[in-house]
Amino acid sequence: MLSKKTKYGLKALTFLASRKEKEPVQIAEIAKQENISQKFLESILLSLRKTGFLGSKKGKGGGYYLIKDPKEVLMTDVMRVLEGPIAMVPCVSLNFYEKCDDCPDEKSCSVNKLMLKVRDANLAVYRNSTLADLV
Amino acid sequence: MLSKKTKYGLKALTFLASRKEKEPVQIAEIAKQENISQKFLESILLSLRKTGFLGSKKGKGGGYYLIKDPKEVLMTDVMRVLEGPIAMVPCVSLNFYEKCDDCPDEKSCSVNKLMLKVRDANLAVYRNSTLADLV
DNA sequence: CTATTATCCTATAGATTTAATAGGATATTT
DNA sequence: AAATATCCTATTAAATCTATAGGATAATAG
Repeated sequence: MLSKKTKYGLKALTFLASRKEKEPVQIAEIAKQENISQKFLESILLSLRKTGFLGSKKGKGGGYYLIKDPKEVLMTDVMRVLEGPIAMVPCVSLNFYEKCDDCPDEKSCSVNKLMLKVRDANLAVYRNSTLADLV
Repeated sequence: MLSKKTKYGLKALTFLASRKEKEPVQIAEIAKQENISQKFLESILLSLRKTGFLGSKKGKGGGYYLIKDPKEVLMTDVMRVLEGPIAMVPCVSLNFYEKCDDCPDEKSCSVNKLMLKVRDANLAVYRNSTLADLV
């Protein structure tokens, strides 16, 4: 299941991308338009800023704005920041690989086998999607 | 992230599928071979029996066995029973559809748009995989 | 018939993760 | 100096997942 954090993050990014103007948008406005708890959204936008997707400005007229062109924002990167690993098990993860402690041999593991296919399928989708495609 | 329930369930199913003999296998043996908590596995096998994947026999010489030929067991069905909906959001789910309460219009929702693609990609994998492919 | 074996079933405890809130600090503009 | 809006950490609340407990039921063996 997609977490609310990811859902809200995607909605906020899309909201910002849909604005032609480059002016900062306040958290309060995004929260209201997208039906999101403002405080929760605040923490999400903060993490998107710290990971280089958003810029921010304080004080009156401040808010958040996209740093890159939506066409340049890959969903693989967005999803990894918001939702975490794209793989459903660590043993097939490209960026967060970890050996399963219960599994003696990955090559002969049925779960590994299936989840490898799932990972590839998901990666294909995310790699072919940019923020611009969501607007 | 894949739940342990699903992981263990898949391993147990594969274990049973890999046995040529049709004789029942005891929970204890599967648990030991696959490094799974026996009691937890017990509840998982129970649900797989109730959903028609496994048969069981009580008493000495009892245990669980596959009902269908592994080639006939589709991963879509297995995953839905073990992990739940394949879709990451209810609004793109085929079997568990539900409207998002915060979203006024699905057609213009960016999350819906992206998750529809993800669902299709995952479905394609699961529909093309049977239990026999995991052995 | 009785002892043994193994599943059946419900309930619950424990652990982890997710979602949301609180409250003040910091920086910017007017 | 006042108002505005992000920044940041901590904490609470809720939900979900994982695991365990303990007895009931049914089948087999002797």
